[in-house]
Amino acid sequence: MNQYVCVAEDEMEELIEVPLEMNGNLLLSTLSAQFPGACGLKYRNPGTGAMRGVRLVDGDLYPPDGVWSSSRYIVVYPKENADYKRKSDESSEKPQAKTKKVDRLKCSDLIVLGLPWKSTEEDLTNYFTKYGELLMVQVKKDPKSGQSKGFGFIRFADYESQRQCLSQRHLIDGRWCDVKIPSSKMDDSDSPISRKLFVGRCTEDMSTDDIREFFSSYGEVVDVFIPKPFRAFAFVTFSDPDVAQNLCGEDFIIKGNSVRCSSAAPKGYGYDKKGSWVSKLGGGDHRNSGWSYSGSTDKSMQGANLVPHAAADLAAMQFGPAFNQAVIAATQAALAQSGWMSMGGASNGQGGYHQTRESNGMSYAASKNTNSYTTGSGGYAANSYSM
DNA sequence: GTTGAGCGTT
Repeated sequence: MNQYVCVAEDEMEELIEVPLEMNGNLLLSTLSAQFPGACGLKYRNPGTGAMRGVRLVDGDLYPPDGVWSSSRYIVVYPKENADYKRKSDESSEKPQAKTKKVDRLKCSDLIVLGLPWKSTEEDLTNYFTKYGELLMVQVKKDPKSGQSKGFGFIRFADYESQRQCLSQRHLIDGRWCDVKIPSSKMDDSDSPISRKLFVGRCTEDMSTDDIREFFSSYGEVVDVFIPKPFRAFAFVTFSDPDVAQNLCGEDFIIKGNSVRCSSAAPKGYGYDKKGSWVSKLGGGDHRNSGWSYSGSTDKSMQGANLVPHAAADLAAMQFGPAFNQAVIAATQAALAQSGWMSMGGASNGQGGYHQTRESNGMSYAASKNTNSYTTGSGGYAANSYSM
């Protein structure tokens, strides 16, 4: 009886023997270890000349008619799904508000931990390309020395590539490396209803035009704002709030860099998985306190950004009356905790806002004590942007 | 020139 079964990419390729389990089944995971991305097996039926599929139940591949023949089995890969490919199509030439549907099975950036110090982006590309098309490869380095920090980020075009890559460890240049979903991604659920999008991890070579052009394929962009001095993020305002909402939590690649879109609201606030507005603050970390509006140059945007209680009202409308009480309550709790209530109630929107923003700007400057971005926080607190 | 758990210049 066979303990191995012969498998190949196709009828021409070299055979690889993959081991069977004690029960005679072949585990899909065993197959995937040799053929990343595989989702099944097939074989040529000599009788009909047709290809025949191998039964797959819960990750177990069953021998056809109870026995694995000594002949060749062929790996089956998922059908290419064009929808997985995130590319601006030709039909979106016009900057009309065309909300791009966000795939449920979307790729995200993946962190690669434990890289050899010597590994380059090219090395990573060479290694990971076996899982599928790569859209982005980065090795994080010390800016001065250029020395690798021993980790990097990759991004696949297809979700199946990502899934496969995440499912195993990787021997890269003699070291075992882990690929994970970055924890910096948080839970992707922070999003007050706004037309404005926060775009993080911008690089200095991205111009407002670059950013505008990129996001125009998702909807009409009415404003792009890049804080000066450079602070590695930007704000993009769409004419349609739905566009901003849909992009929220997404990562995109602009000029070879992965940028992260999130709510233009401050960190530490958001909706939880149940749709409730919550404060995620631990307390005491001023860097994560308050609102991080840098404002917009677009005067027509006045009033478009929302203070929390207004956002909660909108959320309540959007999520339905069932959430109303919980949303309001959570909002008030968040307000009280953050100092929004300190001016005598959330209804005092303007006064509370300016007071809070200013003190927030100062605490931001005080706590961001080491890096060069601190210089920006002076303007941050002093600037009198309108909401 | 060294290192080896983490998280991308909000």
